[in-house]
Amino acid sequence: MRQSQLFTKTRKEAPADEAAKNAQLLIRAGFVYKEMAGVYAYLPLGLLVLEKVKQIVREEMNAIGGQELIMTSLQRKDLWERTDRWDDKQVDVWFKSELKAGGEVGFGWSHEEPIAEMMKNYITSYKDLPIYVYQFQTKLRNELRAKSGVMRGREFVMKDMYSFAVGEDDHTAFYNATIAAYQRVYERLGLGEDTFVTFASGGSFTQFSHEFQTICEAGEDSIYINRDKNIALNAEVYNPETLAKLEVTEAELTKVTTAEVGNIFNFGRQKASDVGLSYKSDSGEDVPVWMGSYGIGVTRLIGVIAEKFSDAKGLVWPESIAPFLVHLVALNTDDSAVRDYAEGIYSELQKRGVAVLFDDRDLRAGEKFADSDLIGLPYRVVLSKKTKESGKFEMIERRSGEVRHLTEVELYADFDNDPES
RNA sequence: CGGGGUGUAGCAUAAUGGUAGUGUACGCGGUUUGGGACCGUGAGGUCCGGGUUCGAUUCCCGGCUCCCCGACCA
Repeated sequence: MRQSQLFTKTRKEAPADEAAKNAQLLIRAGFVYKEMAGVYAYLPLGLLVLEKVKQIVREEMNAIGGQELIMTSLQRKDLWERTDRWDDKQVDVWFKSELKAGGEVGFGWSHEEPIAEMMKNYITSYKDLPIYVYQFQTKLRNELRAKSGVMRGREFVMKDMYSFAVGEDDHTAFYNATIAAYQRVYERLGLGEDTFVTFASGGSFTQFSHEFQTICEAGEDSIYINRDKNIALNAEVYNPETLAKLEVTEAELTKVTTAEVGNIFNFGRQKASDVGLSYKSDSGEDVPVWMGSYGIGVTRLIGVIAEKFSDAKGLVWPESIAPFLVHLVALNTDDSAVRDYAEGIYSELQKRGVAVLFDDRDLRAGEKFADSDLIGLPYRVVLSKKTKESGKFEMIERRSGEVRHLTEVELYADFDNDPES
């Protein structure tokens, strides 16, 4: 991609109506546009990141047997009335509207009820199970107070997966497989070290649910952790009983501020029972399905990553989700020989399949470097009259600032070996 | 939803009961060219609705907006 053609350009100053670092940086660097509080559009750079995060999640969900589908944004009132979750007193984040033809619809803030209802069409026998399905959906929630940039929005992308199983063993096996899959997702996003499977207040069926909490100052949650024992519990369940159950003492735990990046619920057979989703067992009985639901906040993750991986100069994307691997910055482009040389390297990198953003704009060096720092691609390769004459490129790693001087051959070898490119 | 604040040009900010200023970004001309350079020049603005007033961007009332704290987050 040529930066001269790229829609959007960067901004020097942070917007006055954003206090959150993630929103300030993402807006300044041109990744997102704020439509209103808690509602952000994803621009070309932001969309590349969003799709890369989705792809990682997709691969890990597929790996444990998940099948992707997509449910609807408009939802039926009657489904939610059945489980007493239509009333605003029960669920205070509903967006609702009326059909011209009469009747009310809700905008999906969750898809538990609709997907369970849909499954009645497809689950009739134990032979139909198990089923593991997931989607990436834009959830709509009428938050009383959107905040923290993209971390708590009224409109956000979530991956939600639902499992439908015959017996407790299969159900539990999948639940545990999902925990492992989630950990691989956070690992691949570079958050593995700081993300904890956390005991949290339970759903309707179990004493605890499991949250995935990432240490992040901008987060809203407090959890207690012990890295050695690999134990974490949410402050909401921090009490003597829980500590005893988890076999930790107060003294062994450290309190940290975190953002919830995933949450999984074990519904047991309760949910299916509530909505009337059952299958015929091999002995001919009608049995409620074992269900679980599993969420990952995709756009929130982008916010968390922007918060954690950034410095005074801008964003610092992990390779796994950077919009491009390399920022090819050409200086002295008024010199046609240098320009030709830079164009040559750009097309060679493209030919080799390296994801590269080529700053071919006719600007001063300072401006280009400032933009490059702000956008935060993992590697910057500088081309100039100087590097052309020396035959060596300057390659700077964004994260560490480490500078290497490479020959053209060494440069290509470096990216050829990089699995991400 | 309770409390506090906010709203001026694309963006960031200043000032004011009587012609609204600066920076940046933008257009044009020129000098520059390895860390957001400079000179000249040009275009561009007071959230919405009422009220007070000869006159309101400024004061008053109402609304909306955005930010922060709290509550909420199944």
